[in-house]
Amino acid sequence: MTMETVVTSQQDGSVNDSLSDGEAIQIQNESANSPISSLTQVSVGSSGGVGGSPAVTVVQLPGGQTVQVQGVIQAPQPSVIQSPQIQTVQVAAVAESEDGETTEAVSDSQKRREILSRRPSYRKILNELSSDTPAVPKIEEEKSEEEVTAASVPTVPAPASIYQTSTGQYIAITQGGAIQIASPGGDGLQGLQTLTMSNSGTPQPGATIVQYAAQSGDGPQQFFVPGSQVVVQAATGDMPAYQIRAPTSSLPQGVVMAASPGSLHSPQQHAEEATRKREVRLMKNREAARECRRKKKEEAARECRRRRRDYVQCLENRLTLLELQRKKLTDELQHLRGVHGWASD
DNA sequence: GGGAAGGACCGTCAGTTCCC
DNA sequence: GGGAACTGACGGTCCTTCCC
Repeated sequence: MTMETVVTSQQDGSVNDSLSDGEAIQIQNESANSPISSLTQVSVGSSGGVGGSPAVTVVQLPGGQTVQVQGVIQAPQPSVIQSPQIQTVQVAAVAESEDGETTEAVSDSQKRREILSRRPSYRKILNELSSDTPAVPKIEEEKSEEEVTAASVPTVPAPASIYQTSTGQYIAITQGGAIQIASPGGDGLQGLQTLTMSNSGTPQPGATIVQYAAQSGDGPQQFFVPGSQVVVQAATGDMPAYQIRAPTSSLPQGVVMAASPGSLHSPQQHAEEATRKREVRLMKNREAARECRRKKKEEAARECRRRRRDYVQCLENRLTLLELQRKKLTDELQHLRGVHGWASD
C-alpha cells in the first residue's frame, strides 16, 4: 500500500513564480482503497506585478481561507539585504519621513552655509575680500575640533555667507549675524562697511533693521540671499538703513538682483551684469541639483523600505502556507494510523 | 604611516520637459 | 517660442577602509 502526497509547486516553495493566473495547486492523497481519498485544490489568482514588482498570488484554501503568497525569488533587482552603510541611510530617511520632523531641515541650511564657507570657491572670494580689508578675517584651512574650540572666542566672527549686490558689492554675513559690505575696486575690494543689526538678539518676525556706519552715496540696493531669500534695501540719508526681510509677492524669486537696464552704460557694466546673471543661474541650478538629489535619495529610501516590507510579507505568507500543509499532512497521518492501527513512534 | 580604492557628496554643464 | 525647472552625466574633493 502506498501513500503519496503530490504538491505541485515550485521547488523553493514559491507559487506565483511557477504558476500563471488561473492555474491550480493540487494536494492529492492516494491510497489503495481510496484512490483519491482527499483532494485539496487551491486556486491561484494573481494580482499582477506592475513595473517589475513581484506579483501577489492569492491562494484559496478549502474552507474559504485565503492566503496571499508572494514569490521570494523576484525579478532582478538590488538585494533586499543591504549593506550596513545603506541601512544607516535608510534609518535616517525613515526617521525623517515618518516622524515628519522639521528640525533637521531647520539646522540644515545653517549647516550648509557653514560647509559652504569651507569650500575653496567661497573661501577664495572671502580671501579676496580680506586681502584689501584686514577687518575681514581670512578663512583658515580646516582645523581640528580642538583648534576650533580653542579659537572659538573670535574677535571677528567668521563669515558664513557671501553675496553680491545688484551693484556689484560683496556682502558677507558672519555667523554672528553681522553684515559686512565691500565694494569691488579697480585693484581689489574697497570700502568695507560693517553693518550691525538693530534688533539682533531679539529676532522679530517680519523685518530686521540693519544700519551701517559708513557713508554711502549709492542709491537703494538689493541683494539676494538663497535659501532664506532675504532682501536688503538701503534708505537715503547719512545713516542708511538696510532691511532684511522675506521676499514679498511683488519681489518674485529670481529677479531680486535684477538691475534696471537703463542703469547699464558701459561694456564693463554689461559684463558685470552678465557675470551676475550667470552667478544667479548657477546658484539656482545648484539649489535645484541639491533638491533633485534629495528627492532621488528619498525615493530610493522609500523603495528600499517597500521592498523590505514586501519581503517580510512574503515570508509570512509562505510560513502560513507551509503550516497549513504541515497540519493537513499531520491530520492525514493520524487518520491513516487510526484506520490501519499503526502505532505511533 | 601612507598610498590605493571606493563611496558619498557637490558643482557644473547640457539636454529635456514643463508651463506661460 | 522662450524661460524656468528638472535631471543625467561628468569631474573634483573629502573621507573611510584596506593593504603593504
